[in-house]
Amino acid sequence: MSLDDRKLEVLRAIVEDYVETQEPVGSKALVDRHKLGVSPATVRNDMAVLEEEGYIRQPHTSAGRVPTDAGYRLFVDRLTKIKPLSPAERRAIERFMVGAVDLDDVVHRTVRLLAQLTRHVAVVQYPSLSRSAVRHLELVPISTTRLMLVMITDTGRVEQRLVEMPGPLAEGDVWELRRRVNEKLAGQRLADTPPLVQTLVEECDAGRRATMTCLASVLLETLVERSEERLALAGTANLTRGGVLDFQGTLRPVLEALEEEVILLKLIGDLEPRTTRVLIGDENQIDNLRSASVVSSGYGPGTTIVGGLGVLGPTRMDYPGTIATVRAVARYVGDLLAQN
Amino acid sequence: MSLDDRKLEVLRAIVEDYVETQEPVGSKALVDRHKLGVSPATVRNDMAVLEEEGYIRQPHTSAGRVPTDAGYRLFVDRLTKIKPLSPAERRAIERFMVGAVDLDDVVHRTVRLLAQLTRHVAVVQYPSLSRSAVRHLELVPISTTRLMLVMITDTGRVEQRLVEMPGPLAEGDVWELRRRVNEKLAGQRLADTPPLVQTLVEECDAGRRATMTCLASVLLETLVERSEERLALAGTANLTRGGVLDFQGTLRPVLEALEEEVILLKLIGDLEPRTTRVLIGDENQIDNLRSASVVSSGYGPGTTIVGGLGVLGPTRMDYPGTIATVRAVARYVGDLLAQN
DNA sequence: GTTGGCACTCCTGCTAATAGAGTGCCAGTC
DNA sequence: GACTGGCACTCTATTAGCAGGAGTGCCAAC
Repeated sequence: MSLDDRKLEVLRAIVEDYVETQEPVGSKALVDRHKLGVSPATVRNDMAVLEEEGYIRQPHTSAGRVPTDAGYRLFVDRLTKIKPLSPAERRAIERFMVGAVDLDDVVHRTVRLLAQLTRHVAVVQYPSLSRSAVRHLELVPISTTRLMLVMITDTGRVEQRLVEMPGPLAEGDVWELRRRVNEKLAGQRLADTPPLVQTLVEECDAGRRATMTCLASVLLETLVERSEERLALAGTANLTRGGVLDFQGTLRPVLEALEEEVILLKLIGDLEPRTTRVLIGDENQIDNLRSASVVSSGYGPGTTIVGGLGVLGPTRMDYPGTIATVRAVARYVGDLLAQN
Repeated sequence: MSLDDRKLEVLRAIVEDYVETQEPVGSKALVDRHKLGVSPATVRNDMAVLEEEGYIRQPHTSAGRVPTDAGYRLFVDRLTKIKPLSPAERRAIERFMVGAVDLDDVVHRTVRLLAQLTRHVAVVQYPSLSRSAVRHLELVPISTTRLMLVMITDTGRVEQRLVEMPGPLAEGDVWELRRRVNEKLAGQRLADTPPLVQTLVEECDAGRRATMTCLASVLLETLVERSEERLALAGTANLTRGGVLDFQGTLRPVLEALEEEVILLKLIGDLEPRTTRVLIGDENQIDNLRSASVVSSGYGPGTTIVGGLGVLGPTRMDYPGTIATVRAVARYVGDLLAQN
């Protein structure tokens, strides 16, 4: 059974009204609010078909219809024209972001901005380590047998780590280590570094071998295993908009999910460049979030991606608006990073 | 009107029962559950007095009594013996914290641990900049006119900042700047640095003056103004325990408050060394949190304080247990920092 | 000072009745 | 064949009324 244009129009109307009013929408109300040019009875017939196809459902007999996840999906895929942001919104973004002093600040501002504009929970991933390149490695003597290793990446991120040395080091040793390490690794993408670290040890003369081995193992941890990604979160209070109606009665599972970095990373990870992804309801594969939708986008200078960002809200959300905002913010942040 | 011992005992019983059952407690239930050695009628008389004094109240006539904020206050001040942590809890703390690799990790583990043990929302303040000392300042050339300034403190915290130079710098210049800056500032408490930065500029010869001025202004920002404190948060899902009953129906105001760093800092800031502070209900002076209590404690190596930590929950919370846990965790983290 | 008794209040839960919204279906119309 | 108006039907939400119960305050007695 194919859906003709009018049925699609009915679906769109249902989604739009439901998103706005938060109440099941009936045939009469539909024809009143949208000029469909047909009678309620006709709409009812269309609704029956849409329901049979699984795009809408009735909470109970004799209630209006509510879109299903599949209905939202169809709406997003075929019925959504992304509206460009209003000039006011564009200005809001710029006003909000201008004056950011460092990476931390950029990320924090971005996440608050997203939460504020979309009125949903916002998540921003810090520029991922594995996709950045090493800008500089610094070794700072803390005591004679301890070094602080500081790595600075081209996205402005800084990681530090304490290194215990096997024996005491002289000032000159530190100098030499620093030179060698930077010579080999500076400018390299983190993902490419492990074999280089290996050669670093091999090229060492016996006298410095032990020290370098020690340093290398911490380097590897910092560079690779510790690609542990950082996240910023904002706007959790927005979950309470719409009362207890969204999220089937309790915020608990949602709040729990939001505390798991792994889950959040899954939600906004693995994105295609320059596209915005929408996960509706249990498409996100996470049990606690089956009544939530996620709109996410990768960001980075040019067409590369160094991280993801997105928002999470009830499946009953304003998709066109949210998509437009997420996309715009992602672009803006990308451009911002490109400038550095 | 003074409260004799039995009346205090009645108050204690009311608080304990109410915290446990979450329901107003009546005179009959009280004598059943606690061996007070008197009849319900007597308890009723005591209750009438306690109510008149403002320590308990009735949600409505013919309901049991509920403690007021003042009642909790009295309970905490005069009726609470801090129970030492069980060995199991002690072990839990150690097991949880062991293997923390850096400051970030310590803070994150601590905040999750606190949330898990107390079953409330936990907040941990990163070791405050202004109370730490400079361990090392590093200058990393990014381009000929740009430097990355990295500051490492004795609590392991690292701050970075980009500095735009007035003109191109040679390798030797950077070297010289680094030497001077560290000579002057390393080892100093951040709070004491501003005048030193000033002399740093003054001692400069004319050739380097402009550069140093530029660097100094960023230094001041980083060292002082940017004492902007960082925070970690965990356990927001715990707010939903106890259903909608706590927090008078909606989590909204609480979630909103938790997003404001300023508010959180106020809650866990300004603590006396080695003490645990309890703020009950609107004692915290924050409108959104009038139905919440905060138990907080300063932490740091020895008797100094480098930051605060604490938990936030409904006024109806297990004060003795929470206080004990917060105190124990604060001590543990302090000891951990002392080891470095 | 303490206690038992008793009338009173107010919440809670249950049932029944009503109003309203929305549907599905059918027969009629264009 | 598609659309429409009408109508019976179903289910929810709301309201009122009523009984049960918990808990109190007060009083008189110990």
